[in-house]
Amino acid sequence: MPDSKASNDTRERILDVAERLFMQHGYEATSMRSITGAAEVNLAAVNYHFGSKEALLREVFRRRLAWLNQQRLQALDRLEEAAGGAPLKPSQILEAFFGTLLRMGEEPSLGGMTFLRLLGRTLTEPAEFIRTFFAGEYAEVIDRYKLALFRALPDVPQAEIVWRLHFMLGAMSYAIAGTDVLQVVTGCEVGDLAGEAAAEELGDTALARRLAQRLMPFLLGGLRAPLPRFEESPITRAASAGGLPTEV
Amino acid sequence: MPDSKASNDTRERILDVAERLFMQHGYEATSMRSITGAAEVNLAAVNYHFGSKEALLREVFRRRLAWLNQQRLQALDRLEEAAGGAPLKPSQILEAFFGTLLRMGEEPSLGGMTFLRLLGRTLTEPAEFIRTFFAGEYAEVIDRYKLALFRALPDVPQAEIVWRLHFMLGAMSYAIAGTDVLQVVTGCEVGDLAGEAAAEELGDTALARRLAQRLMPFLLGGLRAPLPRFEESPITRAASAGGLPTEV
DNA sequence: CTACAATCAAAACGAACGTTTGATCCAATC
DNA sequence: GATTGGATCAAACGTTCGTTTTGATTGTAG
Repeated sequence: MPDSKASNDTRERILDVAERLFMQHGYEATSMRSITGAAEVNLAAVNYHFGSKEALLREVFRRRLAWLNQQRLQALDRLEEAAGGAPLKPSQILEAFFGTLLRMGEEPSLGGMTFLRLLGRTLTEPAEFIRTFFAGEYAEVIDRYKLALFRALPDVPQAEIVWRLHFMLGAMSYAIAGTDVLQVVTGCEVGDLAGEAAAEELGDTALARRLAQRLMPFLLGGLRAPLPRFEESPITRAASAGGLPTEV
Repeated sequence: MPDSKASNDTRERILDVAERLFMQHGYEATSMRSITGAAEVNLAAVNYHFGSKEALLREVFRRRLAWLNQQRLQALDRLEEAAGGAPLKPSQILEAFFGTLLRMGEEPSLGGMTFLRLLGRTLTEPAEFIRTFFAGEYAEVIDRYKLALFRALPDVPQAEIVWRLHFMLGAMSYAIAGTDVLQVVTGCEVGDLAGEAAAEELGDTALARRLAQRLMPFLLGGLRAPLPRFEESPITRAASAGGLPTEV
């Protein structure tokens, strides 16, 4: 098959450009013409190689998420094997899940911060086809990590763990998506607070490393926070209002 | 002036419908025709009353954010007056900032969960006019609360506080935006875990209350988490690597 | 040489988009 | 009762969208 090289070049160039433009402007606001124009390929090339604009977006994510979620599953496998049946530590689980992702931000060949920002912004897109796609891509990973957290925190109600997993996903997504919005919302560049050397426009890989360094303690602190008091239960609930063990 | 009633009816009906549709489908994917159609007004009414689609979105947010951020500032004023010059507790600050917002979700006349979801989803939209608009609307509030946190946590580097404020905003935004996506990502309804009575489709006000109950402890835990170890500082940093005080 | 997948330029498609126009309505003003 | 001016209306404006088609050209594998 003459599928050797030119084809892959066009395909990957389209994917790279689409990844960047979808991140910069969002899915709806990015036109096929702007993609093919920036990629210097024919307008018909997208429909030829991918079939449609929706399928293009799916493929942009699939090529990254397939690798990412496989790494996440392998990381969890290794941890559980090393633990030999004992529950993992929450910090290990978070490191495997979020660390694997954040390390992609340091590696341009894996999409770098461009893909991370795209992912963070797209996770909140309301389009139906996007959400069903993510549901399928994430189902196995989320399930495995959810169960690992259940075992790691046996005294925490499982519903609470699911809520906090959701909070952690949000903190990470938003933090990543907003790394170039932060100064807009907060009115100042992060770097120039507290006397940090700020003038340097942080490189993407440096930014990813700094983000991971800051994010992981925050997530761990939130995950291990004391349980909320159940002030008003619609139905008198079973007594599970004990505090969360602080040692982890 | 014959500005009596029909005009305000049309204006507010447009705003209400736009709020809901922008939330459900996003800004770009919501057409003027779908808005005016659902609001049962003429297609030209939006441009007549607001000038453009962009101005409509801004007005949708302005009528809610003006009230919200005024409440936030007043809440902070009251706290600081009661403290009489002493630093506030972080839990008070978070309650004033996030509690004020989350209470909007319980009050349909203030937009309810519809507005909260819209807000959470729109905060990550890349469109320039949206980001500059939010920057202006939030500037004063963010600045005031940032300073309050600086005073409340004098031993924490200010840059770290800004990062964590960003993380908290993200956890909240995403948690709100995703309250109808949660079962997609996690593969299960939150309610039916841990033996909670789940069958009932949670009403929006009940959902808002439950969300606040779960979110606040998580945010506090994250905010007060131990400081990260500075593994690799580009410039050898002043010694501020001490643990965060646990009592708040 | 032949065959076939990949790429191209160009044009067109129908549909949907945000916006504008000019007429019409109607209550308030003089 | 005529006039004014804001509110509403039907209709059309010009543009852009995603997609498809046509026909020619390339480079490589059999």
